[in-house]
This record gives sequence, C-alpha cells and structure tokens, in this order.
Amino acid sequence: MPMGGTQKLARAFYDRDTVAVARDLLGKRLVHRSGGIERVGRIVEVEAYLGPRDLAAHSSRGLTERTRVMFGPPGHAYVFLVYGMHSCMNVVTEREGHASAVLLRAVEPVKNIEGNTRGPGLLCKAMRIDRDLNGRDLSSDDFFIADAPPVEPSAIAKKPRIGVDYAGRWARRLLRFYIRGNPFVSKR
DNA sequence: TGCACGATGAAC
DNA sequence: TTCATCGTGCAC
Repeated sequence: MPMGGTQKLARAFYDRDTVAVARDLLGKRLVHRSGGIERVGRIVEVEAYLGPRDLAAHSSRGLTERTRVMFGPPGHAYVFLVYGMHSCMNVVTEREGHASAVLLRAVEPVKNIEGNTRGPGLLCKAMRIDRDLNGRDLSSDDFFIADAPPVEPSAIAKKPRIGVDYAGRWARRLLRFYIRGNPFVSKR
C-alpha cells in the first residue's frame, strides 16, 4: 500500500546501471526497524563500485565468502566490517553475477536517529546496521529503502571515492555522489 | 596455521 | 599523523 514516504523501492530500481542507481539513491530513505524502533535516514552521499574490473571494488578480487553477496541478485544488502570495527553498508546493483554495488556513505537523520551519521561506519552504527544484515533482501519489511522525490541533477556533486588510493586510475574516477551543500555529507 | 591489510573514525 | 582492532584471503 502506497503510504506517503514508505513505498519500498522495487527490485527493478536496483537492477540498472550502477551509476544511475547511485545517483537516484540520493534523497531516498533508508529504513531499519529493530527492537520495536523504526529508524529512518535520508541518503545524502554514496559511492558506486562497478564490478570486478573496478580495482577499488571488493569484487575485483573475485568471488570469495566475503564478497558472495556482491555477486548475487540486486536489491540485497552487502554489509562488511572494515578495520576490524566498523560496519559499512552497500546495496547490490545490476544483474546477478555483475558484482556491482553502491556504498552508502552518509544519511541525514529523519526519525529515531541518535549520533553522527556522516560516514559509512557511523551511519551503520546510528541505524543499528551490522553484519547480521549481510545478504538481506531489501524488500524485507524491517529493512528497505523507501522512495522519495528525486534530487535536482544540478544539486548532485561528483567526486573521487574515499579511501581507495590503492586502485590506481580507478581511484581518480568520479564515482562518489552527494547532495551539494548538505550538512550531513561526510568530511574529508 | 600464520600474517598482512583494509571502501574508518577518533585522538593527538 | 597515528592508532585501535579483527575478519578475510592467501601465502606457507
């Protein structure tokens, strides 16, 4: 039932070109219901990872136990642990086996959010997202992304991705997108 | 079975 | 600029 702001994005939304999905995710609402609490954050910053040929993408090292979800069908959550302490959340995109995804880097608090949400690890902490949610279908009733009005294309900034300097020329590609001027975009 | 290394964040 | 902290992936 379409209820203002709670309409889940359909599988077809994720089953498209990863850069298009990344840009279109800006402004959408990430919803996680746990412990009887619904937490909602508006996506304001993302990064696109373009499959095995993208040397910055985890999938460039092939199909492993860790990256299994990235190689699966679109519309699922790929949640991993970085630096032994922070969870990061991605949304798998494109057809099964394409191994592409969009990393959520920052959200703007909308509902029941405590703490900083400016950064991939911080947003997961604030929204109680951890590896237990790895592989979850985002059409779940307690974990999904809700539709919202699109962001004006002129308001979308493009920059290189963060923390992937090891990826050579791939590190310089403009695959990080954020809502220009939004105060909740991560620093650096 | 061991070990180097992060798609980070916080402190100094 | 340094460091915390530990699962993953690949070398032995």
